[in-house]
Amino acid sequence: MLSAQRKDHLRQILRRDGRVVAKDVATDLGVSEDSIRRDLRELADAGELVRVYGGALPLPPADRPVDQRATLATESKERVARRAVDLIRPSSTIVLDAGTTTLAMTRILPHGADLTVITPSPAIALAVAEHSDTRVVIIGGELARFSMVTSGPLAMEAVQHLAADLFFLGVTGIDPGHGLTTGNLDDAATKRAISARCAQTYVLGSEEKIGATSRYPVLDLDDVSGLVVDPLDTNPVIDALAERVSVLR
Amino acid sequence: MLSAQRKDHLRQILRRDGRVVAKDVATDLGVSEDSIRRDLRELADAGELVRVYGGALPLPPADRPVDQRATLATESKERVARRAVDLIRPSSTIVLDAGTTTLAMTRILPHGADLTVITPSPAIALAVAEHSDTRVVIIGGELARFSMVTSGPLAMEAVQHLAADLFFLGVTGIDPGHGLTTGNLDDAATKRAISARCAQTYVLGSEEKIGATSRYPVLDLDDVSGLVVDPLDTNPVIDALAERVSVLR
DNA sequence: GTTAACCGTGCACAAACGTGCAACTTCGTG
DNA sequence: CACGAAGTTGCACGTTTGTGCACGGTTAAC
Repeated sequence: MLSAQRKDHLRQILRRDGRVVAKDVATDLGVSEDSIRRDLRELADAGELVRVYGGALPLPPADRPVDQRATLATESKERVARRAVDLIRPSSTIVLDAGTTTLAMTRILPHGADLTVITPSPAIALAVAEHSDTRVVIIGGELARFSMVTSGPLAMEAVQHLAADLFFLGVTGIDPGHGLTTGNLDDAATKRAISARCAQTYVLGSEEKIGATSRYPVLDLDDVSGLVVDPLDTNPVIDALAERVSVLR
Repeated sequence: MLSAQRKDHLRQILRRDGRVVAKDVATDLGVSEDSIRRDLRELADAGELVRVYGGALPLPPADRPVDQRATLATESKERVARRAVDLIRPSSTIVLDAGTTTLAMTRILPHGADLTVITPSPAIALAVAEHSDTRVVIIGGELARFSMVTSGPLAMEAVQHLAADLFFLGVTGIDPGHGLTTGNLDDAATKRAISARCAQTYVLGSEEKIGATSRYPVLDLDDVSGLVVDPLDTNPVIDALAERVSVLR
């Protein structure tokens, strides 16, 4: 095992789990804890993580380089993204909707997992291609300025030809009474069409969406496989939602 | 065992395993570690991999050719872009290929001209949507990592359903003898298919392309409506090209 | 306040490194 | 065919780098 490779491995664990436990990694890789500690120290010196007792944690947002901060999701969204990525099985085909939470997901997609990512968002497509080694397929169609995703008749037709295992759906409103809603009629239709072509649909529920309602209905809560929320979100609305749909935190 | 053969072998191992351990390869091939180290050093100098203690690793994503090309357009490219935009009539539908020259075009597209821009490049799509008020249509399909445009069977099918007035074609080689060439087979096919669906095709000829030849032929010079070049480019090859195709400068 | 886990440091050893050099091959030239 | 120039290869050398272990100090948890 090359030292540089070990560091890559540490970076990956940090992205995936949000933390690194020195002892576990040492046992895992079959090297001494000393080596892992040394690696962690060097990565900390390079400003890639913060050293803590027992292992390491990601940089707090304030310490990150500015170019990263510009596109950075909130910590809540990152936790939702991490929980969502956990649902992805190797060799599967997933659809990523547009949005900051899905953008956060693109940064922590597993490498070498033989994934195919389908998306109606050019921004997501570029991010996935940059950060991982998955196949990327773009759903063609007219680009809606409101949401920057392809929609309309061309997109609807393209969607009819696809099939996927998982759909990570982004909406702007998640409410026990009004269900899942978004701000654009065409988008709502596209989201519905995609959901119909996927075995499972999970809704990404970062904190500001919970309890909110937008103009156009997308789906009912019963129509989706589950709702992924921030494990640290204590909003009581989540409990109300849990009576209607499976909630993952 | 020839040095070139050894290097091929190293490239292959790197692709397969994601790493190269100098010692293992040396034992495997029955040559000294010195030779392997020398090869690795040369490959690293050529920018094909990164040298690390004990062997070598693939290039980090940020160093790959696609990103290198995403740099700012030169002044020459901007002059070509300006000349190309002059060809666009109001209320028309145009196809923009990927590339730095077309990216420069997106910044100077006329406002309020009722244009529709079709593109296989997510980066171009985003740029157009950001800088102008045209309708934007993305050609769906699998995203080729080499060029960051959609290509393959899905894209080919999508192309069959479109029709446009103007196609601004980007290639990597424009040569009087070899015609128009590019570095990827799938891309070449997509470009050909798009050209067939457009009333006119113009090739964007920024200075470094003139007289260059890439691996895969796209079209003959007679197959396009014209070649747009930098008005300040005095390369004599342009005169040779002018005998075969209409040159706009 | 005790205890166990974790830490940094110093150290010894091994592995990998670059460099210079000599032996060898290849190829062109006289 | 002889010759030398240029390139390649393996070896020897001293140096640098990575690794694991032992030690004593520090931290967190009960």
